[in-house]
Parts: sequence; C-alpha cells; structure tokens
Amino acid sequence: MAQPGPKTRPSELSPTGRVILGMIAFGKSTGYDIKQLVDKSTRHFWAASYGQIYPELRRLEERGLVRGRSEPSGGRARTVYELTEAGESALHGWLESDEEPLYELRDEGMLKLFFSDVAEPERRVESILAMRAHKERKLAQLRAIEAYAKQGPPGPYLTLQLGIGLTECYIDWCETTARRLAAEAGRSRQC
Amino acid sequence: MAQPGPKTRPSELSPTGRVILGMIAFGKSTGYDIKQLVDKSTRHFWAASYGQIYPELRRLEERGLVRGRSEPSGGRARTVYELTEAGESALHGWLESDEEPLYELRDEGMLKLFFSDVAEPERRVESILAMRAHKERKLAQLRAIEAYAKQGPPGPYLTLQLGIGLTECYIDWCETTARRLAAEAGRSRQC
DNA sequence: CAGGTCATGTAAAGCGTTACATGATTTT
DNA sequence: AAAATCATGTAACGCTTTACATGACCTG
Repeated sequence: MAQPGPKTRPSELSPTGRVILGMIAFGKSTGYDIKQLVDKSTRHFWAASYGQIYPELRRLEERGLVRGRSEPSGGRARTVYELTEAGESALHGWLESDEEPLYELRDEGMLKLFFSDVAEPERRVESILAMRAHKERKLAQLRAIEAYAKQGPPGPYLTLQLGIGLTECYIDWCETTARRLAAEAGRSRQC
Repeated sequence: MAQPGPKTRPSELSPTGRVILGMIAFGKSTGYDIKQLVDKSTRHFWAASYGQIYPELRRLEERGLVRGRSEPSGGRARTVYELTEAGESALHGWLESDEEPLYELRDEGMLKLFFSDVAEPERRVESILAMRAHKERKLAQLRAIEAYAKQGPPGPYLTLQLGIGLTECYIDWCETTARRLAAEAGRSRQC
C-alpha cells in the first residue's frame, strides 16, 4: 500500500521554491514579476499563486537561498530578490538531479469520458467534443504567446513548442475518435 | 489580480467526490475497491489516496449522496456504499454540466527544460532525454493494462487509448527535438 | 479624478499526501 | 509460522487557492 516517497525532503526545494529560484536566475527579482512571467510562460505546466510566492520567498530567505532588499520605486514598496551562492547551487543541484521527476495531471474531461458509460452513448461523443473545444481554447492561448517566446531563450520556447504539440495531438485524437464513434453509432442504428 | 473562480462550489462535488461517485456507479462499493480501481485505471490523469477517499465517503454520506452500511465479511469490518437518488442525480448533473473542466498539470521535466538556459547547452539535451525516459516508463505501465482494459466498458478503454497516444506523442517530440539539438550543436562546433 | 495597473501581503479554508496504526484473512 | 493482502482508518503536515486588504502610481 506504501506509495512513492515524499514530494519534498526537508533539505530540498518545495515545488514553488523551484520555479521561484529559476525565475530569479532568469532576472525576475520581485514576487510580482515572478508571478507575471509564470502566468505568461509556465502556467500551462507549472502554476503558482501569490499566496504561495510571497511566503515562499521569505522561507527561501530564511534558508539563505535568496537575499531580499527593500528597493521602493517612488513611494511604492518593493522588495528585490537575488540568488545567494547557496541559492545558485541549490538551483543547479535541482536542475542536475536525476530523481524521478514530479508529474501530476488532473483532467476532468478525461474523467467524464471515463464515466461516460453510466449515461447514454451519445453523451460520450459530446464529452469528447467538449474536450476538443477546451483544448482548442488552450491552443489559442499558447499560439498567442508563440511569437513573443520565439524572441526569448530556447528553453522557454521549447516548452511552448511541446505544449502546442501535445495540445494538437490531443485535439487530433478527439476529432478522430469522435468521428469514429459517430460512424459506429450510425452503422449500428442501420442494422 | 482576480484569478478564475473557485474549484468547488458548496453545492457541488469536490474533486475526489467526483471520482468516488463515479466509481460507486461503476459497482465499486468499498473505499478499498475504489482505491484499487483508481490506481489501475484513472491514476494517470486523476489520482486519489486513502486519506482522501475515506473521509470523503463520510462527507458524501452526511450530504445524503451515498448510503453506507456495515457488511463485515467474516470477522473483517467492511462498509459497503451505494448511491442514493440524490447521489445519482449529482453524478449525472456533474457528467452533463458543461462548465470549464478542471485541468491541472505539473511537469517537473518541462520545468527543468524551461530553465535549461541557466546551465550549459548540453544539459538541455540531457534534460530532454530524461523526459523521454520517464515517459517511456509511463508508457510501459499504460501498455501493461491495455489488454485488461480492452475487455471492459468503452469509457475507460478510451481514456487509456488517449493516455497512450499522448505519451507516444510526448516521446516522439523528445526524440525529434533531442536529435535536432544534437545536430545543431555538432554543426556549430564545426564552424 | 476615475479606473487600471503596480506591488505587497495575510487569513482561512480546502485539498492532498504521507506515515502510522490495527487487526483479520489468505497464501506460501 | 511468516509474509502478503484485505480492509479500515487517523493525524500531521504541506501545498495551494481564494478572498480580502492596502495603498501608490499612471493614463486618459
């Protein structure tokens, strides 16, 4: 019954800690900036909210991985963070570690498809068409940032390409399968 | 700053509640059975742990969506659940609702690729190869249950097919991209 | 000067995993 | 007789979202 080991060991980085250290290494120095870039770029495979980012920045500071100093711009409070030596080495240590990477998916569309046998078969096709519509919206969002990402470094651009490719593949599957199911239903009605 | 609406409204089903009601409709009547089937079939896109399942079963009972009665088999305690009318209609209501479906992904491999620009370019290829290896293991797990799922109802089998298709697509992308990057690196070394 | 964005944060609640505990039954 | 599996559950902890709150600055 034992499930795989803990997600975070005390000496290591929490999930949000990982994206924060990386974003600081990428030159994003405030919680606000980090959140902006997360939303624009990693959101589709790694989200983070303010409620996590600000407390986590302080925990990282307590652990000596980042250093923050107050740098108000005008009368507006602002805390600017940078990596310490320890922070850089924690980041590199994480990037180079080859532990089983965390992978978690929660896809409500698939869950509805899974349970589609408790309703009539027509609902199954509807379920798949709803999944396709959702993925189509997601694809449009990813496409909207493609041109912008092309100008940046290769890492972020590659993850965007992968996200687009997977979404297209998902859409193709939905189309093919919906068509096939509809054809099968038509044939069985004829007989 | 406002983020998208709440994941669960009071009158609706919690994430784990959804999979539980569905599994009971599928004929799984104990917490243990539900967990077994979740691990065998929905785990790759919708997980659930005992620590969630047992308390949630009781909450569902309090809300009148399921009815449990003690049915010891031998001297071994056992609680058998079934859907109430309200539970059936909650399940159908959820299956037929067309709210934006929950979709959450956390992919550490992609996050490492995203940040691969903070290290040397060779690490990027290694990162992608690690992703491929991980997906290869996942694909083997899915393939292992394929024959078993083929005999069951179409819903579960379709989700498995989709999972396999997406994983294959992921692996293809990794292979193609790793090859391309390696070739580019070779060419730039020559010049 | 109103509305939007910049910027920071907290509190409460919900969600979820992990680790632990217990004891019966079945298999080897 | 030991080991694995069946079956149930709890407690502690960690993670995350949501909602709220504050106030400065900028644009039209």
